[in-house]
Amino acid sequence: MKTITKRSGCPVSFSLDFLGDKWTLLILRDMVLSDKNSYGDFLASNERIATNILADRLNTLEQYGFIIKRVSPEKKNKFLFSLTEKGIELVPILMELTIWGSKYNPPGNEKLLKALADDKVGTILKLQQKLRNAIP
Amino acid sequence: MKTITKRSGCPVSFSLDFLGDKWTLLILRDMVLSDKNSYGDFLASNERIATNILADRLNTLEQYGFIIKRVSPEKKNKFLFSLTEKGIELVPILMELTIWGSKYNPPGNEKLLKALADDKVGTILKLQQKLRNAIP
DNA sequence: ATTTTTACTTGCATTTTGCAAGCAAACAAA
DNA sequence: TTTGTTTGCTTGCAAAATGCAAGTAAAAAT
Repeated sequence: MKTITKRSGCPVSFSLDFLGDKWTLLILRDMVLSDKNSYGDFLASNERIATNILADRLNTLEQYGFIIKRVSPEKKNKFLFSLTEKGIELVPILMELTIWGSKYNPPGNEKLLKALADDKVGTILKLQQKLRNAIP
Repeated sequence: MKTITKRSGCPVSFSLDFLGDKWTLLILRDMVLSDKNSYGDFLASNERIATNILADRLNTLEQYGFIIKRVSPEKKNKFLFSLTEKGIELVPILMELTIWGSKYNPPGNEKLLKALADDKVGTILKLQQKLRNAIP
């Protein structure tokens, strides 16, 4: 049970109270862009998050309603994570981080970038639809 | 001279290498939304950043080309900070943090929210124009 | 029955943050 | 011209967060 303290009434500050660290948004990125959904999936990502940090962030994200954790139907020792509506609405933030990051560290994800350049709203909506369909 | 290590080639990860903490984007928010431009200005914000952290973040932001520091023309013991193009292009990220934060912690900045809802692209461009005019 | 998979937890070292006090150059007032 | 104020830091130390390696445990596969 981690307690996140609201530092002010500012919306940017409020968002950063939850998202302002080096790992949280990377977990969400994995769910949104790579359809990852388990502890092992997140652990395998290139940035090499530590096991204790991953467990902590997953707990916090669940606690504050960004994700839902359920037992895998096939394997009862495996858990599957999915995004809630609250988490799905972070997609635009992830997309802007993608656009800026690609510009200052090319090439980035060229296919996604092209889609965003061509139709940002539509691309975001499509990602969000996919994630909504994954809600159990 | 702080060294930021790139954790992977992913654009989201790259963005978070610089922006992934509780304070950096709040300083940029102050510059973008409140036209703040000095150490004292940033220190006065509601979230109460510590003096050493503020000095550290301003140094890092300058070092990596997000902001420029110059001596105030009137007072030679005062410094003025302005955003570079690299920093100005973070405005879309700040706007999405504003939108999400306002939704899950209302009311947020209602005037800005209305402007974004009405014309997101135009609102962002207008903010960016203003910041470009402030480049010395 | 034994090994593997999956998801953690624990202990400890290192790094970062937070807090309070101190410092120094430029400026303003007496 | 001295004295106090403004501005922007730096320093030292305590507390919290992170990172690393090893250990644990339930379920599944062999």
